[in-house]
Amino acid sequence: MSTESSQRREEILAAALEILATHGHEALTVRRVATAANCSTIGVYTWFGGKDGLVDAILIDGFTSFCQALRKAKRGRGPLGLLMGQGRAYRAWALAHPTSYRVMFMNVVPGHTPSNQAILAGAESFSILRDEVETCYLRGEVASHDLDAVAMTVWGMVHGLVSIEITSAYPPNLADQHSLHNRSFDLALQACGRGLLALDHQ
Amino acid sequence: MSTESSQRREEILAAALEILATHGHEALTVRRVATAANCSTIGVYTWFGGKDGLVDAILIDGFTSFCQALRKAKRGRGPLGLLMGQGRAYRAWALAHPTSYRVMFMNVVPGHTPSNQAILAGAESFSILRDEVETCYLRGEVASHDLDAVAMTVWGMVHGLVSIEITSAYPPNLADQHSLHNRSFDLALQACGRGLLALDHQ
DNA sequence: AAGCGACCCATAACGGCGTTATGGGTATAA
DNA sequence: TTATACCCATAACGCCGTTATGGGTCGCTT
Repeated sequence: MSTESSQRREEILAAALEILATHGHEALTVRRVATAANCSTIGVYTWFGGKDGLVDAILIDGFTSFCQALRKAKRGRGPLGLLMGQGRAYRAWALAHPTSYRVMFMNVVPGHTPSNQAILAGAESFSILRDEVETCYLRGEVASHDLDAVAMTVWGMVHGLVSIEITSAYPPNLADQHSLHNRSFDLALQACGRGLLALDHQ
Repeated sequence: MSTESSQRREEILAAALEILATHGHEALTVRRVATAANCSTIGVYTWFGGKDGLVDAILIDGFTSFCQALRKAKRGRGPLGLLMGQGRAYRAWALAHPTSYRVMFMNVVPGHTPSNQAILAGAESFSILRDEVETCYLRGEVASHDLDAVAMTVWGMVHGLVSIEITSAYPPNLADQHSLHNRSFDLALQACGRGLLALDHQ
């Protein structure tokens, strides 16, 4: 395997990303990707070492795009404005790339466990949030010294709501779903922000 | 297929639950379950109609246990005490039954889409939370009329943190993981509770 | 120029998966 | 006794991820 990226490798990865985006992770089979990339299944093994490697490449590609979106997030109003802005950017990215989100954050590819490199790429997105929390803390907008726990709280809330939204079939009417999830997400950000401001100091 | 539950059916379901609990959803194959239940693969098709039906039965079994745990939750202190108690009960159940939780709430079984009956069983657990929110609202402990959004906020936060905790490999040290997730969950409940109390009225 | 590796890749196969066609039992009812 | 359900085992089908085999094509060495 050559060090510089090969054209064939890019073709396969592009085919995989397209299949994932348009047909979901269940359609992401080695045979189908290979066919879409005009080669045999062996190509996936030559350039990615197997399906795990291909999924890893998808993860890294996804986290790169995701981190960019977080960094470009617009600042919201009021205290914790940056954090709120990142929360909205998080959701916007997830709704724009639901099939990638499921692979990246919901572990939906059956046998796959991320490689160290993929885990590192994922950790970077968490550290963006973590840095943001620290900035807010230094501004006196967070009433807890436990910044890891604060970051995890925000992350968990946003991830929970987004993953429910992506998965959910409730309420059955699509417009109602959209409305409920919009209201819930705003309410959650607002309540969480207020709560983090108003916590008992410890 | 007879209407009353057959002994064979119970054996198969018990075998499936045991395999799921001890080896996770990846080990939940029709052949393996059938072998563990001392029958051929056909048994699963006779009594459950296929793997989907078996997973549905697992879901219903899981939601029954989960709802019981939510109903038996001990009331926490202070305002929103019932809600906080249910949040803790939610997490405790999930940590005690992580493989079931992944099947029930994280859609990890590849081709499976829940039947209407399974969806109904799941909706019941949400309605327990929703009722609790309404009670808190009537006590003046929630500063928003949008009770659906409040319930979804609480659900999303708890689900997000729990699913991260169940999946996560970070931080690498197990004791640190435990500690961080404990702190995060407490902080999140506290912050969310404060925030819901202190929201702008609308 | 000839020979030799190293690399890329297609064909075909293996074992495992969910599922099903076939057919053999068994138990109840006419 | 015969008929009719129902339950179930064997064996197969078409998927899946993976790999053994072998052919072709470069670039380097002698």
